[in-house]
Amino acid sequence: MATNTGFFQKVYKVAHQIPYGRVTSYGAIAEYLGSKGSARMVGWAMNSSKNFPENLPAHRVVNRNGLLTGKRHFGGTEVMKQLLESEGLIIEDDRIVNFKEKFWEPKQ
DNA sequence: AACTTGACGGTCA
DNA sequence: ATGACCGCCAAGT
Repeated sequence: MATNTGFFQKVYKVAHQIPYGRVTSYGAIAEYLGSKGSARMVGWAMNSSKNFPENLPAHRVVNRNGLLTGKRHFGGTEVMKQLLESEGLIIEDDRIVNFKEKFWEPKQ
């Protein structure tokens, strides 16, 4: 499967552009792609990230609340948290406290 | 081929 | 402020 359906490739490209120590939301990526409502697809694409290079910083993508909703997909529950904290982010109760500060949008 | 689920988000009640 | 429903598109069953 070439996976050139479009969405996956776009999501992959955007996610890969997320700089170190920064995070974004599924909705932001979806909106950037032009499909605001397809935020779920962004998450789906991440799930399929197994087909993508390991360079895909899926741990830097959280929901619009800054909540680590996809932590359970990282093979553990604290893996994602540890990764983000390691990048200078403050995680409290699975939520990024300084999410607003560290937020990064693909438009940049 | 059809129905259900899924890393979300926004609006309505 | 909290809860429920709908929309979006693709994949799994």
